[in-house]
Amino acid sequence: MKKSMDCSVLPSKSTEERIREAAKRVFLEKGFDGATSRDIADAAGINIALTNYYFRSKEKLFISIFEEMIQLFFNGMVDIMNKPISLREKIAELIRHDFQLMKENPSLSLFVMNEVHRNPERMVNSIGVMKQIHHSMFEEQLQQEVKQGTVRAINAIHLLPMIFCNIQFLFIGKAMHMKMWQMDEAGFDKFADNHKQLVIDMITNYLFEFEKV
Amino acid sequence: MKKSMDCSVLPSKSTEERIREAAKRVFLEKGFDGATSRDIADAAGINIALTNYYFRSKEKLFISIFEEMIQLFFNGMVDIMNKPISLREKIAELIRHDFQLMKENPSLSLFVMNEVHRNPERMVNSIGVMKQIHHSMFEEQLQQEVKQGTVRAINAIHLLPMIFCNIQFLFIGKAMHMKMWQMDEAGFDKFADNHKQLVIDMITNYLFEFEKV
DNA sequence: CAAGAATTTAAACATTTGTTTAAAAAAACC
DNA sequence: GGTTTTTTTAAACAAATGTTTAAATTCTTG
Repeated sequence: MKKSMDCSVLPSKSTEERIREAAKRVFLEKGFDGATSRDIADAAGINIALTNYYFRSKEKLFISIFEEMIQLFFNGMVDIMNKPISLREKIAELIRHDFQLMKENPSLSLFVMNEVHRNPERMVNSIGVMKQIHHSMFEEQLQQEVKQGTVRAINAIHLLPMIFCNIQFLFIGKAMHMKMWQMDEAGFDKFADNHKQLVIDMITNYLFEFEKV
Repeated sequence: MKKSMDCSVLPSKSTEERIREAAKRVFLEKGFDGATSRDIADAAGINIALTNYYFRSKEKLFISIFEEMIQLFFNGMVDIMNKPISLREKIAELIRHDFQLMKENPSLSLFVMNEVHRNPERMVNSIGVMKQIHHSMFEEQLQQEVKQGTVRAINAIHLLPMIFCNIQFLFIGKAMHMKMWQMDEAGFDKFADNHKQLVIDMITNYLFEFEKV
């Protein structure tokens, strides 16, 4: 049942990995309901029985991909939240990171939102990642600077959506925005890039430039 | 084929309307791919053949619902954009309207984003609504106030996403936010309501309170 | 009321879907 | 090299899905 245990040789791109990569592409594009086992097999260029040979079921394969996407979605974010840098720089970096993540995975956010909406129980397995957000240094750093008067009084639960909504909304609605403003891919890229800087300006402006007491 | 043409009596809730209402609920909750004809028939409490008797196909029924949702999504927005009120008040009203719309239709935004992403061609039939946004008074009012120096220099294509992303992102990610911050429905309502006011403050602050030349 | 039209129903239809089987091919092992 | 194990394949499976049929029921209308 198990494949070779010899770890001294680099495992040439295995069938399992090719299935994962194809499944990632297809699930991200079409969602769990819209993707068929045959879609994934075709995208991977393998026989349809192999998906179940390696992953036992479409559901199990999906969960494996979904959890990888949840990690991708949150891990970089948490890393930055724990960095020993000023709040101002931290927020700018969070936005820049989110932009880069969305640029490299344009349908990631829509995929996550959608699948969590359809089946919230799927997130229970990924509760650890979310705990990390609660236990990060972000909220206490924020409240510390609030106390010092260097930042406007606000809670992390309100600030974090403010930070992430702008970029993610752009990509969640990428198809709609492109239709609405008649942009092609290059046009959207330029638009999104400009928007990123505006958003950093707006949020830092709001947070740090205010009538201090 | 046609039902009674007598318009003098109010048409008791017709089967067609019951199907539409059920389809609306099911499609909004599960999307086109996730919803089955039998789901809709069950939700409407009617025989499964009736959906095709009245709408010819699942696709045609969906398109009918989708276009209604596009109208719901954009119409109120366009109305406010054309109101003869100050930009400051207009933006606040747009956000309040968006909040009310999302509160009454929590999965509307995710539904629209998702279905447009899956099949952008579906929006071509709804191009009229989007043209209305271009031809609204919003951009010219904005640029007029920019010229007067009462508002920060920005284009509508950047400002509009800024206005709508905050509230919509909250509801697009409602399930995720509820899991992440361990909120129940009532908790989320209160959270969203607080957030609305913060967002109005942030955006108007950014736009109108700046180092004027 | 009776004839015709519209609506509703149960059943069936052909495809598609996720999954399994059993045999073939390839790889690993002694 | 021959045996065993692992991987891959074609074919089939049952269940689900969108759709249609044809009969039954209800409504309309003269």
